[in-house]
Amino acid sequence: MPGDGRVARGDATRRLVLRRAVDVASVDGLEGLSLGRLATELELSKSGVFALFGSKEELQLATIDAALRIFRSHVVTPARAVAPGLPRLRAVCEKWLAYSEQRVFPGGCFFFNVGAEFDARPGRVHDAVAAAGGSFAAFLRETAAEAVALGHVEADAEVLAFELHALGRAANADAVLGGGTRPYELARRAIRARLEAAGR
Amino acid sequence: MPGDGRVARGDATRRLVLRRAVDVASVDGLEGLSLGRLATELELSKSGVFALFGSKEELQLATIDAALRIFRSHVVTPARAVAPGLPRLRAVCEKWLAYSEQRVFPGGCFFFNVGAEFDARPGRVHDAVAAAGGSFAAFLRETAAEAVALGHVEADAEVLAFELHALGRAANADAVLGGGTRPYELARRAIRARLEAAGR
DNA sequence: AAAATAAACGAACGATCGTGCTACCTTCCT
DNA sequence: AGGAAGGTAGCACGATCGTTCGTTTATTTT
Repeated sequence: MPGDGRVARGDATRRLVLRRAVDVASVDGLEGLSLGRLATELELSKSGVFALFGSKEELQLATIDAALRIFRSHVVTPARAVAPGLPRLRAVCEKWLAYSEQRVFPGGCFFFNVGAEFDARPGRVHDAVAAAGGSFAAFLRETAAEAVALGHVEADAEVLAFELHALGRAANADAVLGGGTRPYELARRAIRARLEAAGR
Repeated sequence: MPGDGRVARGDATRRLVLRRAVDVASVDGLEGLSLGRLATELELSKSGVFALFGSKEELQLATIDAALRIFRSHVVTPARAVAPGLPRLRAVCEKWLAYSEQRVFPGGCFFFNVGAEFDARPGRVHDAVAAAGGSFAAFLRETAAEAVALGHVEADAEVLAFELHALGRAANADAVLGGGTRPYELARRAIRARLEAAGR
């Protein structure tokens, strides 16, 4: 197999580390990430892991980026494959709830956790987290706006998107903290009622 | 002034430490709390602070307790003073939003942050955080149920309480992470619409 | 084949973490 | 008055943190 050389091996290790890093961070936060812990769990040397990223902050930023890719592949991309308007709006809500409920990240929604962790701290990590969260909120807003523009629902698109986002995050928070699937049921009922009431 | 002795001084120092601890924890989390940092900032000895609580976990539990008292005094107690039913339901929502918006804790809602921090970790701190969050959720549910029972609103009380709680927490999350007061405006609009639509 | 490049390691650094132990000093109790 | 008790400080411990440095190993290039 050609190309199985230095660069390929480096990228493979990087992916290995990042896959573990997103799982660890979803439970213990981006500060709970430690070079030594990652190295031990993956049976690598601490300095080797460090050299891959150059600093802890770079590791945190790379972890956010990796998590964003996973999030998109589970929520945004599947939703984009659905017809615009109300169908896509329903799809993004359902995909998001499934993404949280199935624990794509063991600690629940990655961005919910790290968003709460870095919300009040300045720095590049905060900015990256805010940008990631903001980009999904924007997608949700656009999707809602499309549904309104197509006449599928009647509502203020910005408020509607805010409500749907709020319900999903609350379900994630309650379910991860308290256990059980009841919060997802409540969220689904609320979302269904909200979209039926606004629909025609 | 009699009684200004050992016990009184100990309690005073304890309160001093805890007041700082809740502020620190609301920004940097309960793990970000460190004995050394508290001691330095308050110009106490690290071992002195340590001796006050006996362990870091006890400090974390005491911090949760202190934050809970502050939360209750800003949200639950004022809401209880309002007439049961829809008025009280409106009051608890508004008091909660004001509590977040006015940054009673510098990092926004204390329990939102530490809830996200400890949601997926086992232990006594997790249990205390879950209990605190659960008790407010129960209060909200009871308040909504009262409003339903009194005929002030027509809805499933459990779903309604879940929705209102979700809107408040989403406003807190978005505002602290992204800045600005727009999230609070969106939440207030959604809450008003939700309670008017259900009211008669 | 030799030189250059990059991944990964091992050891050590200074700092900080939570936690003990000891001593001092003030207050309380008898 | 004197001993007990509690708040507080000082010091040291083992562990872990992020980081730096020099070396080894394996691939790529010349």
